[in-house]
Amino acid sequence: MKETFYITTPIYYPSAKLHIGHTYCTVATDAIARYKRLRGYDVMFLTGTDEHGQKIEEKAKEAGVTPQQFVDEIVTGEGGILDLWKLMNISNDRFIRTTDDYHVAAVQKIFKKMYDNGDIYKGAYKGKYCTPCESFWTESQLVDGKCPDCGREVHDAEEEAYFFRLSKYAKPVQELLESGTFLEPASRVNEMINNFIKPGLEDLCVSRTSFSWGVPVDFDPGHVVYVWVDALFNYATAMGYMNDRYNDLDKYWPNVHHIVGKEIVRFHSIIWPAMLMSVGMPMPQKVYGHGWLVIDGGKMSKSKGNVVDPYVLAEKFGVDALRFFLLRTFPFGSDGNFSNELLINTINVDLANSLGNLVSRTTAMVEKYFGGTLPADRCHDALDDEISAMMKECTEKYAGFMDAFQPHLALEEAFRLIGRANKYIDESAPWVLAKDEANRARLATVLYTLLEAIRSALTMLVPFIPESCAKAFEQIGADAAAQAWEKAGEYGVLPAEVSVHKGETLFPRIDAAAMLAELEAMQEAAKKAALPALEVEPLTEETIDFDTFCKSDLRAVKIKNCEAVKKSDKLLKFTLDDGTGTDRIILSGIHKYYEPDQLIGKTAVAILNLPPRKMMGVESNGMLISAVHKEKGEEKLHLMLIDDAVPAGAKLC
RNA sequence: GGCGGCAUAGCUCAGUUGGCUAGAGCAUGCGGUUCAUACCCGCAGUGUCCCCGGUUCGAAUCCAGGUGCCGCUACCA
Repeated sequence: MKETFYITTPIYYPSAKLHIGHTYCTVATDAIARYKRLRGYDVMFLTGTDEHGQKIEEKAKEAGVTPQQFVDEIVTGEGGILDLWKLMNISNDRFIRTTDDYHVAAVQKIFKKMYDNGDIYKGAYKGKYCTPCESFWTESQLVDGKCPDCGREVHDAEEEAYFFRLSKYAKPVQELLESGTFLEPASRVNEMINNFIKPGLEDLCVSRTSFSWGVPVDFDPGHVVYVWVDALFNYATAMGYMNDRYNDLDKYWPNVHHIVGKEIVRFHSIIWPAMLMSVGMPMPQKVYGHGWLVIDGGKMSKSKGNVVDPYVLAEKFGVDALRFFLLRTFPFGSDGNFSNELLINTINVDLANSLGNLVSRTTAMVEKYFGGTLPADRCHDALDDEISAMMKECTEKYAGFMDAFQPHLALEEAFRLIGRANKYIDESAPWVLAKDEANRARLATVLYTLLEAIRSALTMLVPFIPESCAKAFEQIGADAAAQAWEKAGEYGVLPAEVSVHKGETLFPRIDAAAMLAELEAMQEAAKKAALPALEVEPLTEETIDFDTFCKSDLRAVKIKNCEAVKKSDKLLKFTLDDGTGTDRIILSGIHKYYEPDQLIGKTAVAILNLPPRKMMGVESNGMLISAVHKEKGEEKLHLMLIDDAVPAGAKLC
């Protein structure tokens, strides 16, 4: 029986269109999956979408559709995620959506199972509660300390919630991480242990009542299963764990390989193993955390307006060229600096000049000198042995790198061979041989050796640029048998009297200057469209009565002193004269916008009758009023400063 | 602030457990070639290995301190 190989991408969150980073991860996983198939493994390649949660619920509400309609559009709609993977030629065997019936039912069983074995227990979740909205918020979700939905007061509250005993598994998880190859690259192991395990793992809140778009806890109405159990278990339910939809768990588990971005390494290397231990499943083989594509050293983000759209690049450069670029250029384990220049340069140098031109000049010579079909007579020399030895060496090293999830190093081997072949043409100068009929056998041998080197290189490239390789194989006269991996490092596989078919140009050279200008114009336009020049928060529709307003004690205050709060990046501590004669201390998180010196002596506006609140150990008595808006997506803040003629304590009404 | 990562040629990066004049690709300059997609081949460079100490016969590599960039995370009433 064939050996199995199960590989996964993360399931992506369809709250917006996917960008080049998602494409990078999926293309890399696809290349590895294709390589393993080429090597004869029984491969299972899974990708999918994680469709539940509050954010989707909100986005759907904004769009005026149901959450299911919302995700359906992004996942299955035109230009959606399925279309993107189809376009990128992704060879996944399965696609799981966490809204699939079988997954939902399975998650309920899993949750129950962990509850029954005591690893999930009911406890209290502490947070900020907004009564009118019936919503819990975390401290960081609050907007100016108020409910982000309605802007009203929130208060400390407790809510029933289910917790997973993550703490119980701290030791075995640490042992798993330290044991060797489970988590790669190795540098991530320290990060996980120092950052999360050593400070102590806390039990994990695995249910919510603050939103309903999720898998209901079937034995406790009102609770929905939170992302951890719901999303992570997709890797198992998609193989049939706790459901009858599929039946492949025994076959593919535990030879599982999770390819994930570095931002979710923590979930996959700590929480996921702990939950698997809880349900008694064996550990996956490997979690590989790849790097990010960054732009000018920084993260891609919508607010920066530098999100790269894979559709645009695929259309401009071709799917294979894009796939190739992503995996050829960036070391898989670390971040890579994306730029259009680099993309164009890589396509021109590797694909057009080195590979495309090699195929083109070789097939052209076979046609020119032999009418397209080589004669069988041969005349070998040492140079041919060198090429054939290199075919063997490069394919072997390539395999080692692919097995170690190092696609960029594997590709280097393919291009070492291609470079050697180009040099071989110079060394053997076929155009000189062609001048003398006596050299016919030698000339045919040279061209045959070239075709063999190309065949070998193409076999290595198939997982990366499948479409182009199919065309190129056809051009050099390689049939299916000649494309087999087992033949990749062998010399003498093509028939002696091989026929070539010089076809269309595989990779046209790109006019870099023109293309860059075009892309820049497009990105500039997209950026402008995406980011309004000026944004202010929509007006609150709800009215308040006059009495409510009058309860707010707004006063003019003089800033007597202002200093940064120690150990805080954002907080400034204000000492204020509020007219009472007693100094008032107010903290405000505006250090990003002001230095203390700028504000001392100014007259500001504060609301004084808010309950005191401690931040960073200092008590704040009130809030300074600021004006906020957004420019090009960037938050701007102006502290309200009024005429210094206004005395301290003057009432604003 | 806490934790972590990174810093090497103009650019993107390699440099394994400390060891010969610090490397590759791209870009640049010069030469060659004409089969080919203005392509290919050869040659030539250039470095304060972020800074400052220390360990050592010897440090890009190890240790202490500093600077800069990046990420995660905490406090923005």
